[in-house]
Amino acid sequence: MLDYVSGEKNLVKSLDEKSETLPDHIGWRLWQASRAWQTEFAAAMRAAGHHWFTEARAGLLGHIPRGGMRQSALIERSAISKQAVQQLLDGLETEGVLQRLPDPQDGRGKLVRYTRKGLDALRDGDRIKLQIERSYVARLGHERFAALMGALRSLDRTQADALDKASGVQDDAPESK
Amino acid sequence: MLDYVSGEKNLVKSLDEKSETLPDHIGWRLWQASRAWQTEFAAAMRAAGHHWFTEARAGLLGHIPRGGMRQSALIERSAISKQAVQQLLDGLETEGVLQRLPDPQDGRGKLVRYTRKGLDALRDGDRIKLQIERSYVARLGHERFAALMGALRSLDRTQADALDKASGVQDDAPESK
DNA sequence: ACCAGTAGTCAAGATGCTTGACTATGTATC
DNA sequence: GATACATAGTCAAGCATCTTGACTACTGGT
Repeated sequence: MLDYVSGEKNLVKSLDEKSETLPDHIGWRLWQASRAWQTEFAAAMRAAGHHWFTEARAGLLGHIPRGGMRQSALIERSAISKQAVQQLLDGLETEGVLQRLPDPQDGRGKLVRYTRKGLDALRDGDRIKLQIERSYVARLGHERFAALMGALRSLDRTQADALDKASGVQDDAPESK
Repeated sequence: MLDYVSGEKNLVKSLDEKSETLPDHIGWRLWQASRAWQTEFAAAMRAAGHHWFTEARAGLLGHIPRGGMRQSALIERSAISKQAVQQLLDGLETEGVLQRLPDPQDGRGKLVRYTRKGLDALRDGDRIKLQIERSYVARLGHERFAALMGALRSLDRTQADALDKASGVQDDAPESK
């Protein structure tokens, strides 16, 4: 499977110089770390029997609290179009993970609720998250892991401010799209 | 089976009570931070005139050093199928960002090289990366930013070991390879 | 009753990835 | 050389995800 390593002398020679190093900036590192986590988590979820689990669906489910929520609120919270939300919900409903019920308070609205199957998946997801987190702590140590989480939380907290400033000062993104 | 339907009032109540708790685990934070960075970077690149720039293409370009490389090496390095790599390369070649030349050392192979347009984009990309990084440092402080980068690098460095262990010891997930 | 705004749906299409099947070339073996 | 297998790349089809545009149904203010 890894036999192609033996042919690397040709590769090195064919380039002007030896290969440059991979990127090492914050965006690349965040991307790689995020992908590694998601890949590991999705694999564990599917191994736990949740074959419907995909990363896109996970992204949406992450916005839905256990008590359920209005579909419109979900659309507002997630960063994607309402049609994309709907299609993801359609799939999750077909899989039996979620249910959509009419909102008794508003004839236009729908309430999104977890089914038992969905709640079971959430429970397994929590367990897997803790497992992965433990491995991260083992690799970094408690202190550095806490520093990592703290830094990421700080970035998230200051993100809204940064966006406000950007939309207030710049004019490259008119909101009337 | 549908017993949860009977608890409609509970649902409404739980919505009113603002039980909304967004996730706060390492995977979620990494995902949000990564998405925020990519969105900001892609927007800046397109604002700089590189309208062909997308996040998928960026992910591929990140693996291609300035001196170019064998297409087969790129396939090996990126985590996606050779057909996906090819389609991305097709698009980038059509956009004039890259060029594919026959490998003089191997009649089967192709060399992927940047055009001037591609090198210009890399240069702008480096500038934008530094800008974003500066804003991150401003939001976190030098020390916490360095800690963040260090932790992400450590995770990346220990990732290979973790995967080796997983594939060598466990036999859990027979996921289509 | 009217009408503007909101919630959700339907339809069509673009992008980014997948697997399967294929051609062309290199390499090892006899 | 001939043969057989491996490697590099391409072509085709399909699926998942996300987009925009057009639409229906309902709400609330006047």
